[in-house]
Amino acid sequence: MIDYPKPDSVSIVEQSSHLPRFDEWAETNEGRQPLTRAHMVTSALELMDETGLEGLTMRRLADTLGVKSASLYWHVRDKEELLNLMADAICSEIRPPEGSDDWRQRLEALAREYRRVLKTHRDAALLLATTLPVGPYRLRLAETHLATLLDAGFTAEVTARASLLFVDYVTNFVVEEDRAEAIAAAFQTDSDDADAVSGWFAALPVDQYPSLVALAPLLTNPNTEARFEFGMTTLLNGLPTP
Amino acid sequence: MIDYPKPDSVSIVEQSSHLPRFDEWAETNEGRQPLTRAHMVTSALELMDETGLEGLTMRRLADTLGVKSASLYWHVRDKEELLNLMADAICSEIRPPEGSDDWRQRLEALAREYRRVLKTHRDAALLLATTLPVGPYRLRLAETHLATLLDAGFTAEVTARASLLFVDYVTNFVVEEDRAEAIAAAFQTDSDDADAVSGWFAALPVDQYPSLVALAPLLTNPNTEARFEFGMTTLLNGLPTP
DNA sequence: ACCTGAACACCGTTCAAGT
DNA sequence: ACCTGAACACCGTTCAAGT
Repeated sequence: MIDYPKPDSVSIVEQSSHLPRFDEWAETNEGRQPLTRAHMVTSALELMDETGLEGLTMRRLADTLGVKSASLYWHVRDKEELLNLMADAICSEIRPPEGSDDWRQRLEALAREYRRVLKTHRDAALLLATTLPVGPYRLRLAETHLATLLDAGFTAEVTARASLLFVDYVTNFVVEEDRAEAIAAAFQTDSDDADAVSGWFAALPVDQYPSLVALAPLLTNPNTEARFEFGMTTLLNGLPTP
Repeated sequence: MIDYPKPDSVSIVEQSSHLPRFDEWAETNEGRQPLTRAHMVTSALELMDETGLEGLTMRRLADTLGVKSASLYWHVRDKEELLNLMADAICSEIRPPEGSDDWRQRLEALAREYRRVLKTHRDAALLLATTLPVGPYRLRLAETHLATLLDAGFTAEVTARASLLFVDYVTNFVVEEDRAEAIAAAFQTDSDDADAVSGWFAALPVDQYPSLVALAPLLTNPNTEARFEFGMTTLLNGLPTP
């Protein structure tokens, strides 16, 4: 059912494998050069920036490319493959920060960089969260994490678990962060922009949800930066000593 | 755009608000009693058990209820509301474990219970992850978490952050857990059931991904129970002292 | 080699109309 | 009060056919 690509086909964003050449039909095609996978992926990312992941549609993508939707399936097996390529393209922007030889600082820097990249495209975090970690650049990220932890002297088992925990934390944090922003934006249209969501929590019945009511502003009004660091610190502090 | 229910409408799974009564048409309707929200929600959960969240469709749900899809919209504003009701119905199964007066043990027990409930329906974790925490039972869960942390002596700020971190951890853990199971099941059809996914990682180019290759079995072959506990312990250990 | 036309089998939702 | 018919505006994907 689920398509786990074979290892040798770890997909590259570049050209499709059967060398695309200008042939007898090229001159018939005149001005329009044929679609490439790379072009498809960049256009798909632009479209996602405008419409969000749920608005990214094979048909709409075809339109922006001046092509019929059926054509996309010559370049890509299905939508899932396209999404994988997009996810990998996003991860290709990650510049693994070198520097400190403290493993902790290396991990923190890597997490911040990963989060930064997740913020460069609308719904990037959601895309990464709903897509499988295949693709060379995503694998690179995982590799870097693992290597850092192994270097630090953690056991193989702790390394594997900590790495999964850590990457998932960042991804899901940004997913929630994005969602909160979207909700806030939706509310901001009417009334003053005092936090309407926190108002919603504050208006719950106090006798049933005393803590929820009391902490309403803290639960919603974000200070995202600090919250992100809090989670990261908690995770790193909680690890067994290497 | 996004519909945050007004606080006074915190939705109850029970009846719709305008008292449903047998009236002059009741006898015309003979055997079939009218749909109720409660019935819709239980049927929707059953359907999700069979087809997964992505197979849960307003049209299919209508079919299993012996009704046309348009009818559902008399009972429910839209699909999102139905999903919220389902999420809340699932959370209503949570029996907050009492007992220990150690906050840490209380939190651990609560997390295990929450995870247990997430496992009682296919894709429950995914549903909870993609749905907003409105609905009385979900709010109860949050309230319990917050109260426990406040009781333990954490500051309001740490309580808020730790609670979000903790609930999200459990939910997302189970999402990944479910996904891994689905993938494994998809692979299991062919070949022996030796872990094909770990084989995929193991077959990556060693020179590029040495750690990934070395840790392949640990990254995929789960021992989910232990991994869940590892993450929980890490989070709890990492918290500042109350 | 690459693209189109046309279809298939679906979606969520609305709304006038029925009972 | 509750349900249906019929439509609207979409989806992803396939496949024979065109150039």
